[in-house]
Amino acid sequence: MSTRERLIESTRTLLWERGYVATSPKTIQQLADAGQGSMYHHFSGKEELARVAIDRTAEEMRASVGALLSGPGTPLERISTYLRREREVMKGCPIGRLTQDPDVMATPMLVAPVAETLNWLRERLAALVAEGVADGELNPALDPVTTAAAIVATLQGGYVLARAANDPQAFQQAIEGVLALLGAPSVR
Amino acid sequence: MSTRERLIESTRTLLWERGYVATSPKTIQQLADAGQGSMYHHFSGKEELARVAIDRTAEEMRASVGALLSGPGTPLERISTYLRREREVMKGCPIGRLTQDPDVMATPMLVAPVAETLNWLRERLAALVAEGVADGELNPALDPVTTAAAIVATLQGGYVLARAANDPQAFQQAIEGVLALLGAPSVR
DNA sequence: GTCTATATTTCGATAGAC
DNA sequence: GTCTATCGAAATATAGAC
Repeated sequence: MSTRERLIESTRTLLWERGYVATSPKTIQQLADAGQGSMYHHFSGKEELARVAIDRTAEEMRASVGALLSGPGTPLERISTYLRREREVMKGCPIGRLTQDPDVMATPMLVAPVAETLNWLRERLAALVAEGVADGELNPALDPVTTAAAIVATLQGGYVLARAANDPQAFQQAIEGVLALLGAPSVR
Repeated sequence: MSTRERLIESTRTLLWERGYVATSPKTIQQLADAGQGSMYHHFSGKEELARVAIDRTAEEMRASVGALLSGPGTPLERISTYLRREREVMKGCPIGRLTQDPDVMATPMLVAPVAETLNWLRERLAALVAEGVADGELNPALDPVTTAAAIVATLQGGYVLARAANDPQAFQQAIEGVLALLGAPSVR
């Protein structure tokens, strides 16, 4: 892997684990096994590097989530599959976490990909909920937009609960909680 | 207000707005209009001051939320009242936000009050859900523990969505989404 | 492209006078 | 209790040699 690649991947790792404010250029360089000069040769600074890293994480997420949500099964089955898929629960959402970083929120170049990804996810789920309602699989009284917001919020908030409780199970409980409310069959 | 009080209140404000890693002693002192010496006279350092600030925020939250959840109305009405109460949505949850701070999570003294508060909230809501189920107000198929986790997660995740979208409405949508799933009457 | 040297600020705290 | 001085380390770059 090229030095440039290692810098990007190291940044992705650190943004996920520690966020933007708490990640220093020095730490990135050490993890990437790259010198000071290399980093500033390839990128104008911490901000640009973070933007490239966030963009890549956002793209990967859209690709993998998009595939699951467009996969086989009924709308509710696809939503369940997505919500129950394996995750590094204790690490949290690599995109959602950035909304709690003051320096990310203060930097338009960094918020943009975060906003786009989360909004995309809500829209994608709203479309699926609408489909489920049209098919008669979901309660016809459900509003697709608010229901989708609740689903995404449960995911994001599930990470918060898991970290607070220091137990991934808290995340799973939140997920099973919404799924039950949606009328999905229990897994046990 | 005493200097000590101003230091605590300033820290509470900054922890809420920027988190722990991104808050420096210097900033706290400036906001509190206190000198270096004052801060280190009243507290051993940033960590102890943060602990006192977090404890106070946690206590206030338990008091106000506890009052709402023990207030008048049926279980579902009380849950709705709590979820729909006025909030500084764009600032997020002063307690939940701390779970995304790497230095808070690495410091047992600081995680403890966060963990206790969020766990308390889940238990409190689980008891209310159980009550609603027993009364026949809520779907008897609902599991109190997972349902409560989903409710708290929706709250916490709603803040994430609102910040990402730069729009408090995203939070409201998530809230109305779960409430509809719970069978609460729509507000409009 | 990568390295070393240097620079400016800030961080988080200590020391000691008043 | 509060103030000023000082400290060693880290943050975030820039400069210029190789």
